[in-house]
Order: sequence, then structure tokens, then C-alpha cells
Amino acid sequence: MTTKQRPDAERLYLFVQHLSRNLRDIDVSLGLSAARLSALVSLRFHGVNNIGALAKIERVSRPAMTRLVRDMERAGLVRRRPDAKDGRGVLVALTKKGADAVDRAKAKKIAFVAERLKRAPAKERAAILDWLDRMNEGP
Amino acid sequence: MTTKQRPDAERLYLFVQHLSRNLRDIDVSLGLSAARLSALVSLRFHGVNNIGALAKIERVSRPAMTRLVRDMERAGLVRRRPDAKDGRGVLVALTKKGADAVDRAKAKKIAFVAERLKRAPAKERAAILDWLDRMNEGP
DNA sequence: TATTGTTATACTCTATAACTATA
DNA sequence: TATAGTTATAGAGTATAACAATA
Repeated sequence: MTTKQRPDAERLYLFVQHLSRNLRDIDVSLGLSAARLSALVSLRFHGVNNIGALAKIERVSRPAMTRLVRDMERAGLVRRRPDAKDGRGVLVALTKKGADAVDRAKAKKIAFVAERLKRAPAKERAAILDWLDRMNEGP
Repeated sequence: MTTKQRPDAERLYLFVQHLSRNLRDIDVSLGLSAARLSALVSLRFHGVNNIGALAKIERVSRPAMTRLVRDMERAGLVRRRPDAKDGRGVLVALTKKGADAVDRAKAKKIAFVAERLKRAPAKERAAILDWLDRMNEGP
């Protein structure tokens, strides 16, 4: 059992490595760096947030997020405004351009994955996706 | 059919995103940057190579590879020597330390994936892995 | 001439430490 | 004081342009 499991794990490992590389290439082709896209996706998902919260979500330092937000604001991807409830805070929100960039990248990656999905028999698809979902549950 | 395929693609997309993030975190926990590990893996797979070839394999500029190799040599991960067949060339090879670093990272990631694999029913495993292999074939 | 690798320079993303303004 | 954000500074990784040595 142990000797048989090794190759199986490697196959799944290579699948993930290859497909994630393809997906990263799509982001690059749209001119979105990993740091920016990840922050934009967080804003799309979590909504308006302050610098500190974004830094925590993105697992980067606050100075790094300060700078990232500043550069993305210059690029027109996000908007900053003071937090009325806390004079120290700064609230960051997506602009239309920022939201569109996220959506475009997501759509292109989903389309890529959907194409790949066509290569496998539709009959087994549901069982397989359930199986993948289960693998990513929990810690 | 089109409306039904969207969620399926998204499930596969999220699976790949989550698992690849877990794998990246493992590399980071071993103190290996993405750039270094990727170059070390290429050397492990392709064997001794010169700077230009490595830059091509890694899809980075030659100056970037010159610097990466220089820093990895300082860290004891690779060794440089002149190419006897071309006075301009520099051949780069893994050291024992470099090879061990690659193998340790790979082993840890395979072990992680193997754990995840246990969460899903073994009965369908072979069929599903065949399916995943097929999805990553070709362009 | 063309190619290999390097140096020079600059940009992005990252971190820690020190500072400011507010709570 | 404690916290939110910034500035200062430094390091890794990336690129292009210009250069040296060799083919």
C-alpha cells in the first residue's frame, strides 16, 4: 500500500504543478503581477478593507501593503479614502477598472480549466470533482 | 451544458489554486525561494547546463540567471566551472547540498499530497488519476 | 560578426525599524 | 500607552542596454 501510494501522489502533484503554472501564465499575459492580482481578488471577495486587514489577509507586512495599495491607486485599480470611524485608518476599495481586471483574469482562467475539463468523460465528472473537493477540505 | 460546465470548472480551478498554495508554503518553510528551487529542479532534471541554457529553461533573462547562479553558488547549492569546449561558457552543476535541498522539498510536497489523497475513496483513485493525467497532456 | 556571460542601472515586491498621528 | 499607516532602508529577483572575451 505504501509503495503503491507514492506514484499516485506524484501524479497528483505534477497535475497541480502544471495546471497552476498554466494559470499563472494567464495572469502574466494580462499584465497582472501576482501581488496585485492577489490583493485585488481579496478586495473583490472581502469588500472594502483597511491597509492592516489587507496585509493580514495577504500575509504581507503593512509597509508592503501600503506600497502595493499606493501603486495600485496610481494605476487606477483601487481607490483610497479616510475611515470616518477611525482617523488613523485608510479604507481601500476596488475601482471599476480594478474589478474588471479581476473578473477578466478569473474568466480567462476558468475558460482554460473548462477546456481541460472537456478532455475527460462527462459521465465521471461529478464523482471526480467531489473527490477533489474532499481533498481540499480542512487544514 | 454551457451553464452547467461553469461551476465544474470553478471547482477544479479552486482545487488547483488551494493545493498549489499549500505546496508553495512548503517550499517557503524550507527556506527555498521559488526562483532558486525552480532552477535547482531544472538542474536536477536536465543535468549540467550553461547559464544561457538555464535562463532559457527558466524563462528568465541571462543577466537574471547569472545573478541567481552567483548567489546559489555563494549559498553552496551549485558549483560553476569553465566549459572546456567553449571558452566563453560556464557550466553549472548541483552540489550535494543543492541536490539534497531539491529532494527534501520534493519529498515533503509528495508526502503532503499523499496525505490529501487518503481523504478520497481509494476505489475510484486509478480512474481519477488517469483523468487528471489526460487533462494535462498537450498544449 | 555572432554568441556567452557579465556589469550597470532600474523597477517590483518584500522585510524590519523608526516615525506620525490618532485612539 | 497602543494602534494605523507611513517613511527609511535594505535585500531578492526581474528586465534592458552596453560591454568584454571568445567563436
